[in-house]
Amino acid sequence: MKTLPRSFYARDPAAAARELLGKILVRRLTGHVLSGKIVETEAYYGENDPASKAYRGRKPFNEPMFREAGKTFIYMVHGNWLLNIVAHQEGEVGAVLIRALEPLQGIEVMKRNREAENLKALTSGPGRLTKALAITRDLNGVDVTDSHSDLTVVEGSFVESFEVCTSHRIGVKADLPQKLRFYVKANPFVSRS
DNA sequence: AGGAAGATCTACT
DNA sequence: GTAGATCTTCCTA
Repeated sequence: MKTLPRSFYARDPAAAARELLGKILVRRLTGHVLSGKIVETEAYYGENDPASKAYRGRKPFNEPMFREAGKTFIYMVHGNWLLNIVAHQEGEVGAVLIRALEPLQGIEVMKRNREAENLKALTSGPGRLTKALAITRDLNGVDVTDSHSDLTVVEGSFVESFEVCTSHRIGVKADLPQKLRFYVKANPFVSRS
């Protein structure tokens, strides 16, 4: 399957977040491949977005959000690693948080990583999916547009516009007026409707 | 040093 | 479905 090019991420974070629905996140481990369809995302901006990690300016840890689109930005919240893909136009700041996947390949390995059997809870949440796919800070800054990376995003199924739902972002203290969360309607792996 | 943070799990009403 | 404990970094003082 074709790996998404950097130009895919070099645009408004909300547009990239919307278009990532239906794409396949691929995690390569020695010996096996884990993958899942992206069914829920959120867009984050820079200094004008109070919920963004970049809100208070450039810091060593949020540096990736200011740098090249198409690379990962991974950080820990409440003991969970959260996976973002940097997405913004040239000179801007932003990223897309991957919030939920529909498991495709390597389900048994994901269950082992998660130490849980329940398929529906395997990757239906930003902290759950990183644990299932063994994503940690080690993968921070990885280029997901490079087909040789341990983590990439490839073409998947097209999601019709009537299947896309939007809402305000989950768990944020101060949200923007726009709805920046995108998810696939009626998909059982969405973290919540 | 202390606390907040884009969450999750468990144990209940 | 909601409530409380706990998870581990990074920020602020």
